[in-house]
Amino acid sequence: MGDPGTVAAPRVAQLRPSAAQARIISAALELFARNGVGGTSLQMIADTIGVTKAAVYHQYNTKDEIVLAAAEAELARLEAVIGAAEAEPSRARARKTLVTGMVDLAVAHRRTVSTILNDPVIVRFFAEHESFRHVMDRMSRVLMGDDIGHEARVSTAMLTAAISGTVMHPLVVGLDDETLRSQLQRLAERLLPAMSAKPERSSPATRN
Amino acid sequence: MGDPGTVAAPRVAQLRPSAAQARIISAALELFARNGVGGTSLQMIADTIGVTKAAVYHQYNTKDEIVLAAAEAELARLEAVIGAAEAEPSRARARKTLVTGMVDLAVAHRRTVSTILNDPVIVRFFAEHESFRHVMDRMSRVLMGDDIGHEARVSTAMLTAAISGTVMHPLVVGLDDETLRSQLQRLAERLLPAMSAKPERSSPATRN
DNA sequence: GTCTATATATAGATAGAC
DNA sequence: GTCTATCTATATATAGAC
Repeated sequence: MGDPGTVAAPRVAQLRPSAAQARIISAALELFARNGVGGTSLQMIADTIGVTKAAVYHQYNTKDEIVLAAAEAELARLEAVIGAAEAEPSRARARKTLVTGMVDLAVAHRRTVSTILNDPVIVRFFAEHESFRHVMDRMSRVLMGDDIGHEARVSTAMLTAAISGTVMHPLVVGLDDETLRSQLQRLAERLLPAMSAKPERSSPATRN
Repeated sequence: MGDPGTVAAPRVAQLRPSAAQARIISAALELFARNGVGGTSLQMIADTIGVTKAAVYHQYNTKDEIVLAAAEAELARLEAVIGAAEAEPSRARARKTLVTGMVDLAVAHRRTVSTILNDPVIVRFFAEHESFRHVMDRMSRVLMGDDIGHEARVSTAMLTAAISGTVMHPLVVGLDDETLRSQLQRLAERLLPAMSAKPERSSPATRN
């Protein structure tokens, strides 16, 4: 992991949003979570922050750009957690750091995280834009290592789906954050793929 | 479980759809999965099945009715699985039957299941309509028993979120159904809440 | 059960003043 | 950075003929 040569992780967001843009993104995220991306209009976003549609269009030229910016804002948080995990000295610690960070993130943003990750429009963005896929690849690598077998794939997919999906499940809406976080983390660790027998080594891993 | 006195489980669907209605529901489910409920118009549904909007409105008076019917159609499948699980003689077998059935269902309908269960519009329907909540309550009871503690709630929420969310995860799109099913079932069992110490009730048991 | 035609509202998006 | 005003397309929904 560590790879001390690497300094700055490639960022998803091109430019950090201005104050006006940040308000749009914040309103959009909340509305997307409540109505879905397709069910959210620019008029709704404008009304939420108390301006007209034209003011919103001054910040973003299309609705797609808003969706993209909102997805980037959410993913930036995940990217930071991944970066911290990659900096850990061992695979085991990297995985634990990542899972803890993902759980914390999901619990702290219960409404948005799950819907954003599952909305079909955003899922399409994820598939189309390389920068998104790159973040997901880094996450998978921390969790799975170089193991790309069936077992590792399914358990990684299940781990991410479980964390993001649980936090807004009707059964847990009444739970306080701390209880949810501790239970979620304990259970998430049960899903971790078995670590490949490969020993921790400092030499470059066998890559293909 | 069993409760031999109970004969017919209360159904979610009021009337079973006609042939024309079934085509609408089928097209709607596919479009909902691809575009979200809010991003799907009646025109899209009409185009998909090759009729005009007016023909669709002849079957359902509003878009909400279509959403409701589509959600009912999906939930009816889950209800059948729950019914089979409830008929099992022991809790352990009931749980295993339910998990197996849920996994089979999710894998067989990879696209629809996840999106339908996570779409914010449908989630709202679930919260508002008692018939939907009743099905979810039955599912929870089979999985958790009478234990409604934090641990059981989180693990149940996680189990359902994990199953439905994994099947359309980018990491598993390339996996064949049989591999996905076996891995998913194996991992799902790791999430099952610990069984409460309450003994197996010896009484009614064996059903038809 | 399906069609044409239409009513009304709102969607995404742009022009130009302040 | 925000506004009013407007364009075009499409949304949900209805009326009535076949």
